[in-house]
Amino acid sequence: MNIKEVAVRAGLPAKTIRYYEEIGLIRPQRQANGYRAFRESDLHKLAFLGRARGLGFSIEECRTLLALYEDKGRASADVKALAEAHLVQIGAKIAELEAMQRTLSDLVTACAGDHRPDCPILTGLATSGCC
Amino acid sequence: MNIKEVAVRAGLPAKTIRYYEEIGLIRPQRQANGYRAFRESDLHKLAFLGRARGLGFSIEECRTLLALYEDKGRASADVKALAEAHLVQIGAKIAELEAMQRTLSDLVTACAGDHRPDCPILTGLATSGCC
DNA sequence: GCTTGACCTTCCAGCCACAGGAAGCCCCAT
DNA sequence: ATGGGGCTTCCTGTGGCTGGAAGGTCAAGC
Repeated sequence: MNIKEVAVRAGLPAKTIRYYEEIGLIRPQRQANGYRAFRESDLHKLAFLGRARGLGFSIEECRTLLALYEDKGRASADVKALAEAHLVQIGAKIAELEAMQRTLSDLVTACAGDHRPDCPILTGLATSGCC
Repeated sequence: MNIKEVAVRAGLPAKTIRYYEEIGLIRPQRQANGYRAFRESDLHKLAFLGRARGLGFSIEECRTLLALYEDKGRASADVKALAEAHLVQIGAKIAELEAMQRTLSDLVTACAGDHRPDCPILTGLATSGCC
């Protein structure tokens, strides 16, 4: 398989696939002409990576997940620990965004949004009690 | 005021303040020795920027907000529109994270997390129906 | 006067996870 | 032979800083 077919089937841009090879996440073979030669197992790994990235795991976490996936003697506890740690990160990020959302929507609600210059959003940002 | 005092009072690292000058968000004067000389108005702007950044506005949005803040003839509608657009972005990001959270917590719940290798998290990532 | 140490300056590199684009090779169809 | 699409590598840029090196400046203490 050439890179474009793999890209379509894995749902990843070709650029990303080259990057993943560069950082050692995959090691596709090469054809005589220098083109990358992807096997089904490479495709499979790329799809795995795409889904892990889609769940917000970092590249290094993906590397670990992939290693665990290939290690048939792994303990599921290791995978679970990684996933739970990531869930905590996600929760923290959501909480942070929700705090922004609350503050900002309060300011937006208070703003008339007309042609006049008076704006509680700007005064809120200018005043220390905002966040 | 020298940079460190401003940094403490604005709650921003000195590095960030230098960066904000570099990209033209602030224009502090200079002392004879080359040190930056911050006025109260600079401090005020920096605090404004810190709060806007804390609400998740991008640097370019902050630039616009600052311009609106300084434009005494602004229409509050312009500020409100910017803030509302940003709220939409925040909402989208929260929704995305919540989708990750749902999928991942389902997988985590299904995983025994013991010494055995069987792991629904890994099979979920390896199987196309995951996300 | 001299040293010390805390400040300040500029400049350069690195972070993450790619994306864009240039320059050039390869392959197939016409 | 030519054209067009695919493939390759390499370099640069993104956002918003952060860390560090190399060197100038200032006030306090001896």
